[in-house]
Amino acid sequence: MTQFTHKGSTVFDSEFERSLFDLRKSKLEEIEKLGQPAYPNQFPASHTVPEVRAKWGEATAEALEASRVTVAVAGRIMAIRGQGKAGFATLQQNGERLQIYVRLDAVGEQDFALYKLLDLGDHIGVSGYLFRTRTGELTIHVERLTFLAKAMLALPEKFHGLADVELRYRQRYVDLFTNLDAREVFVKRAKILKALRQFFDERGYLEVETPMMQQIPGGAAARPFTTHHNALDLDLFLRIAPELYLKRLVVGGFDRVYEINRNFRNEGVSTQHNPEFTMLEFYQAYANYHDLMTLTEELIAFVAQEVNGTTITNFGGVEIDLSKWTRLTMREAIIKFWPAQVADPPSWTSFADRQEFITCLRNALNKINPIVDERFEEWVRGGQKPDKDFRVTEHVIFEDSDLAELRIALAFIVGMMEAGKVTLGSAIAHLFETVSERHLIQPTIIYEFPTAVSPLSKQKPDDPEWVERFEFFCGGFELGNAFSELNDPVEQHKRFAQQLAERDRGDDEAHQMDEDYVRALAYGLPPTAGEGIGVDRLVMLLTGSKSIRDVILFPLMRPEKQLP
RNA sequence: GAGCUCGUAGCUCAGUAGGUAGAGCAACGCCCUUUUAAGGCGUGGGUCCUGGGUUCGAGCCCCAGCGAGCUCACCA
Repeated sequence: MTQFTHKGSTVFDSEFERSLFDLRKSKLEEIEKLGQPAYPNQFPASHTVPEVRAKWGEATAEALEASRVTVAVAGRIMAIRGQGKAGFATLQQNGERLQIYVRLDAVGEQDFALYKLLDLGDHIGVSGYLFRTRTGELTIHVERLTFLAKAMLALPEKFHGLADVELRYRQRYVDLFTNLDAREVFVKRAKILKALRQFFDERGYLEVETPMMQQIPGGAAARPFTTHHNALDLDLFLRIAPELYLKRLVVGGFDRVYEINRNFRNEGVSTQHNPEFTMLEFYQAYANYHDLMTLTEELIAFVAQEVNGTTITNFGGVEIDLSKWTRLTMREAIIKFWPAQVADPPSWTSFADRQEFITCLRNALNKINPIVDERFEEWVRGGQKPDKDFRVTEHVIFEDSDLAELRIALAFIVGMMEAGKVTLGSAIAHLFETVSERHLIQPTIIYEFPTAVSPLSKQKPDDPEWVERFEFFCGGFELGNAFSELNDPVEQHKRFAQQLAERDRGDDEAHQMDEDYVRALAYGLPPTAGEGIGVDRLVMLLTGSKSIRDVILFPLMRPEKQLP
């Protein structure tokens, strides 16, 4: 404890805090002199604050006076108001508040001396009887006061709470008891997890846990984190997805499995990405992607109803009805959201012909801006990413920034294709993301994906260039991804080999070869459909949180200070 | 990784035209036995994110760095 007060300690931010800490320590000594331990180890409460509110929240002053209800309650002091030889304080417990009234002639000299030594943030226990004040507030008329623990640091400003976003994330423990809205998000998050489990448990799915440390990080296109096992002298990767293990379990005879756990992807952070995030994945034998579309619609509506009591959620000022879904193929979605007033969309046949697709996009580029720009052309030919000057210039030229974005994206796609750096399939997927994704505010299922970007999905029987896969979107971002699982070991081996070729071309997120997974398939995977849902994003949607960091208790932050 | 914005007391925020820093809450002392963003009187509290530069003089202007938010990129 003495270490705390040394200068240079990381605990204190200032001289103010250090002196406050010392002051609180001397108050603790005073409290001990009153016969109360500084750090007692229990308090026998008769009710929690929420229980008191639930039971007597509506009781009238007369009823309380007649029955003289006695309670013992513990909580943290969130407001304290002296009143000479009496005083009020507000206790908070489990996110709810209850006022207490302490007066000298009711508690006696000793307990009143204790009351005077209390500070904001302290934990206390009280016993007494319920009554209503003149203004009608339910209050405990305290008869005995028990000290429980001291706050040695100053609480944030009581009216605004902790407002600094950075501090809220870094010191979530303060955020949670000062901003009850923040607390509510995480209570709701727990309810969402519970509802998800209920949904799958009721349908005969088995909850399982598969390795987070993997030797071959597979099941998604992402860069992994690396780690090392000392005793085995083995490099390992934190998983980017549980997918390949869950399908091994289906091979093993668990027809319906689900896992809710963390994935780790070594990528940037944004309002929709945190390097570690929670993923729900589930697999169902004897089903295909159409079955999962229906299941997904039921699941999302069910969870919303369980958690919010309604399927309507408000996100970014827009009302989203999670019971009303639209289904579009990827190709339909590109054409639907294409700015047709400016240029013709890609023709249907161009989706199957690389050269025709390039020609279509070239034509569109020329219509969007017929002015020849040397730098632009050079850039298109090179298939390079835009530099900042270029982007800024584009924004000046185009009044409509969406069009400017579209032009850049088209140029990038055309450039990459002409340079032979990208397949037709991934160009189409890229075009979809550029043109359509931001418009998918209301619940939408996008199905039929290019085979080239779906190394683990089963092809459409009548068209091997496309797979039985869908993603679903709400609020303008992707929530989940599902497909009929590829269960032909020969085809799977071929796809992995193609991914290896992509890797050789410089795509370090292309899938790696997993021989054991192919072997598992060789034992026979029944026809199976599987799906992954980003739980954090689902929580965002159902709590109206615009940033993923608002639904993750301790989001990743850069270190605040240089560590010695 | 890029652009924009922000960083002032423990917290929430002002800070004019470049003239050496303020309020409320919190803290400390006193008064107050039904208050509730209690109130009244008084007191203390600052590396103005860090380091340079311009200037007679910088919280303010310039450069670099650190941290954060948003947007984009990466990425589902």
